[in-house]
Amino acid sequence: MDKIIGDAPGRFVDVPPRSSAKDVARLAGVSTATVSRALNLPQQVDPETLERVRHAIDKLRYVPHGAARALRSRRSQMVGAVVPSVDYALYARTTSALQAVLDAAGYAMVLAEHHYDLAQEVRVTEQLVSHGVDAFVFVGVYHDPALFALLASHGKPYVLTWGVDPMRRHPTVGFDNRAATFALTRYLIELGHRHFGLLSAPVAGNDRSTERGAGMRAALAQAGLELDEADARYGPIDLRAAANLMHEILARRPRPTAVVGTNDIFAVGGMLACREAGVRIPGDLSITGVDNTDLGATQTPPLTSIRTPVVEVGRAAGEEVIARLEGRPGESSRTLPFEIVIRGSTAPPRR
Amino acid sequence: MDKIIGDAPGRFVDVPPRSSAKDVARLAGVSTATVSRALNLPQQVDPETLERVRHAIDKLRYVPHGAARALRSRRSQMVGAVVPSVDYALYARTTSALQAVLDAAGYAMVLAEHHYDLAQEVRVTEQLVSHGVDAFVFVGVYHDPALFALLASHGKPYVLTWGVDPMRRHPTVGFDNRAATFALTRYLIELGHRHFGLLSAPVAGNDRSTERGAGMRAALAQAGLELDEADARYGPIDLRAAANLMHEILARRPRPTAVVGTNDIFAVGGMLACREAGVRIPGDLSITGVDNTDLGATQTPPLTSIRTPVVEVGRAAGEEVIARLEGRPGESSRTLPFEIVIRGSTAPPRR
DNA sequence: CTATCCGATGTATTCGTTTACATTAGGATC
DNA sequence: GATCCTAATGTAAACGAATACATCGGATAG
Repeated sequence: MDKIIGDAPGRFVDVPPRSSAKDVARLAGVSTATVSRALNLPQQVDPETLERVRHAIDKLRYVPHGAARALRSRRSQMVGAVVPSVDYALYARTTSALQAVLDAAGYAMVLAEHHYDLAQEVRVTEQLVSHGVDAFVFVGVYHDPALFALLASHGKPYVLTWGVDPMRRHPTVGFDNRAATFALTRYLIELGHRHFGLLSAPVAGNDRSTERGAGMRAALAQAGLELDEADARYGPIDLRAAANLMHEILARRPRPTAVVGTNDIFAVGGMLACREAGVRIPGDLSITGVDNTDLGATQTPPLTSIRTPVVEVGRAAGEEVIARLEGRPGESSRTLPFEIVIRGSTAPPRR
Repeated sequence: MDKIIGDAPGRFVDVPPRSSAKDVARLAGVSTATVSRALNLPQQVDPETLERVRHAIDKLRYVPHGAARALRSRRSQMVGAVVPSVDYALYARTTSALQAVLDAAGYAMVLAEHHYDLAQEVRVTEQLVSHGVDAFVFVGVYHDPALFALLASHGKPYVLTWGVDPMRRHPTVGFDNRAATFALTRYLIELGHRHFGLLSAPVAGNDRSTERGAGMRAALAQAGLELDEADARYGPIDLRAAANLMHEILARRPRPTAVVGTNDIFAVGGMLACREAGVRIPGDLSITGVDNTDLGATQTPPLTSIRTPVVEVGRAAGEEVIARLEGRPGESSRTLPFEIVIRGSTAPPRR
């Protein structure tokens, strides 16, 4: 019977030393090398011996010491996920899918956030490197060059997500953010809109919002239109902040008849402002988001948006990073399809 | 100049060996012991020496080897966060706040999900133990006894969150889920409601939904009322699933005049069903959620809910777990206040 | 002036695995 | 029956930092 001395619940001061491979070896009557092989290369050990070792492991409740293993084998079985923020529900969904894939393959996921600060991203990544993480998944295609230098100098595999790398210089799993807003804007143009507004995250260091803005401008240009920068607003990904920016757009004269949000938070924030200002959607104004969140889909009227394959991205990124860790080549780049979801927040402009 | 040989972007086959404390020691003209002290006990080393060591560290881009450090010092500086799912936005917010606190104190956060399966929770926790995690934060108060046995036998400190431990047997940072729905239900009773419905997550192994259901029943009992189990529905935390359950409740005759959701997802799912069925809120039916999400707050009408202090819980849990890791006592239990947020989804019943 | 102490540093062991290499026994080959 | 191979296992040396203990000046106390 283990004797456990705790000075308070949830805290233990003196604990029986955890059993080591040596203990298992002694009980099973083999060497520690055989214990190690039983764990890592079971097909190389005699079935009968294997059985004895496994029995000893169970009996002693032996749990291998990850740090020792990592030190000697130079692999920690940990993957770092570096995201802007799990607070944005969509990154959380990607992260969750990634976690499931990693977990199934025996990897643990270490999570770090950088809150849209690319220098902070380098710092947290260095933290994770020092914690021994084997490989990385990042959100976004654009990063501080120091990040890639760090990864290269430590030989850490990585995968970028949520975008496509135009130069194909890095392995990327994502979707075409520019094409997404391009499609939405085209649709709005076809409905007859000619005067547009934009609600966006700051573009500095954020390739998702940069690309989404660029897609909108490209569609306008194709139709001989242009976005007046006075009709564009940039701010944090936050409902209330977005609503406040939208009030500024609503005050413009003439007022845009269609507003594109670079994600559903901006669009819904915009809808809130419209409600507050008595502007009717879609009668007075059409509005669109990106990412097709529940938040947008449940509004009155429901939000026209783009379904981005965020879960698939997480899953595929997990597969790619595992492939690289296990020496398999992996695909250099995967671009997943999105889908336009037309709902009630868009209509032809009032004539 | 480092020579880096990569066979493909994002993957490196041969990399210059990373520099070790020995390299730093040589360059600085000291022993490895001094390098170690410069890093961990800087006040014990001569300022001038310290400067030389730091310079060498920068020059060699030395990053300490976490596994080696963990092996020898028996501390990995990693904390495990074991949550049901980051897909539920509120757990993500707690996790994010926790992450920020841990990061600021130099700890990395390892994230694992168990998808509301308590046996799975034990398994992933064991995984994290074997990866060397020093301490844990869990969501919920009720867990498999095997979980606590595992933690005890490895002497790992932990903190439970998102609830209160009635027996005060475990350190807990959270809020009173029962009191939350009690308050809402009382409010509905005061409005004049007498016939209630419930939309809840399955209660097995989920103390949050268990307590939230119990709070509602307690308020009813206090008013001499009772919840007819035929007016209660249980299902996954998912908008569409909740809407389908709500349709069943709407089909009941007589139909409840007020429905309590155990969180905002259930409540908003319920609102969707009402829209589909042409049932007016709050005219025909009042509905309430818990957790005060953006999702609920932006509905038409906006959802009456309870603001649970999920961010504060994450922050406080981080502080508690760090205190325990650093040998400070920490408070045994912290119960944070919630706040009822009355909006347009509730009104007196039609007479 | 000597004994004592203290701050700064070095020496050498240790943490618990993995793994290169050595060893052994038995079977196949000629 | 000697030789070679192979499968199964053991032996022992890493991996890279933390740390107990030893050492060495120089300051302080008596």
